[in-house]
Amino acid sequence: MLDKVDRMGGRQFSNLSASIVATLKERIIHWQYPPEHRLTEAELCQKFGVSRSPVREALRTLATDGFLKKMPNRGYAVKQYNLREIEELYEVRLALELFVVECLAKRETAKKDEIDALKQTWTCLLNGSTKKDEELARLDTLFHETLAQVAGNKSLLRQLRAINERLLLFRMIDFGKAHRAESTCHQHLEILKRIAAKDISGARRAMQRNIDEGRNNVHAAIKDALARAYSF
Amino acid sequence: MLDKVDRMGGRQFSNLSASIVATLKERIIHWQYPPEHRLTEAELCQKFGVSRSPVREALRTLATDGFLKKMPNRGYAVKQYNLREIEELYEVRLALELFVVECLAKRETAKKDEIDALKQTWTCLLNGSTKKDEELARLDTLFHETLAQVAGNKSLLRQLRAINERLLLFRMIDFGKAHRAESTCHQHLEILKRIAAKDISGARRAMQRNIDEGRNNVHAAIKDALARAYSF
DNA sequence: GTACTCTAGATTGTATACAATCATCCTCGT
DNA sequence: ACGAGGATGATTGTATACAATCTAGAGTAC
Repeated sequence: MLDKVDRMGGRQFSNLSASIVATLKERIIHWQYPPEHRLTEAELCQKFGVSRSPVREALRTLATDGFLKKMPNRGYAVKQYNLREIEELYEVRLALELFVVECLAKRETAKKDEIDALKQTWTCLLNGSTKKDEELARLDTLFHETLAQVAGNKSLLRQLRAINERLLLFRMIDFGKAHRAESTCHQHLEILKRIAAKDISGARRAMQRNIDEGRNNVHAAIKDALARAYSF
Repeated sequence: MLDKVDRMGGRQFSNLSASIVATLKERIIHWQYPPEHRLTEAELCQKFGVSRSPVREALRTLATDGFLKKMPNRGYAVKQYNLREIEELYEVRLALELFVVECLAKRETAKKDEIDALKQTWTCLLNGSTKKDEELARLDTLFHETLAQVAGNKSLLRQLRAINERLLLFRMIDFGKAHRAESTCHQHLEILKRIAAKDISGARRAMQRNIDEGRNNVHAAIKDALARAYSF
């Protein structure tokens, strides 16, 4: 039994299916499987040392979450996203987040403390405290999800999280590149300022700039990666 | 075997799980189960005459789609949405659809034929041809999903469809009420006109009015239904 | 060389058995 | 009357077996 726990990285889950989902998701996000890599029930059963039932459930979950694609009678494969599909995910994210800032800018400043906490975090980050790339990405995601949470729409927050989780896959490519964290800080503070000033269209523009920059970075990184992949 | 096919309403699916999902979804949408009605694997196995495996998959799918909620160790139950949650779904829909019309109004009028087809449909509907309520609702949903399709974002379209499917549950309450289909026609034609005129903010406003009206109708119908339910 | 067929293996869908966990109700003591 | 605690049935999680279906590749005819 200890064997299995170890194989799941020591985390505890209520059932095997959940731990398999978590393990595979993490591996996929960290590009430990090449795109289009095939995963079959039997193979995973063997690797995880469990029966088909939990593996089956896990594969189905990952497919509906967009990490795997189901190939009828040929098992599952790690989903390969093309540039267009990534653009589409960014568009959906943009649509949701523009709505969020619009809501926040319209609202009569309840929940001001959470907004203030964000402002403080990103002011600190601007003034020197350098973080490593992955930590910065985590804070960035947290910024956007906090805004959605303050806006108070749980359904929207859930969808945003699902999208961000998938996009994380591509932001990982971008890690280690030269990044201007400063720019992100300014953009985030600008968004907060416009919200506080109840400047709806200004807040929307600031959010759009922020998301567009992230999208462009990922876009460039992917094209780079593809160019390198085909240069051999 | 014929037994099973009959019980599924004569439709054919690739596997039992899919037909159970379809059957239960339809029943839930048509309010054949009261909210909070409990569904257990064993009971459904008996009713459908199948084993637990496909039933289990179906229940899990319906839960992730938002039709059921999972109650740990107490089975599943038909999800009861409160007013706030319905508002949230409408908000997400609004966010996505405002983005869609903005895209369409920005774009250089490719795919004009599909837009024209919509315009024709709703002009016809305005000029007399009365339809019954359910048919009108179907056309209304089709209108919005066609716009999203023309906008060309498959991921967004998928999410919109998922939301509309859930909202259908509440629009069913509204059926049979006195409706001014005329108002819907005008609103839809207005949206199309603003898109054609590349009037972004006008198109957004028109879409917002249209969705708000639908939301208000459902809102009123639910409050009505609740009032009647508690008047005994 | 190409197209066709047939077979072996792979893969999934379904049924079923068993064990573990949890909810519920009953009993008992206070 | 009321709460603690234990028995019982309900419910799920997991393992496994079997059958149906599909894929892929070898082999054969032309």
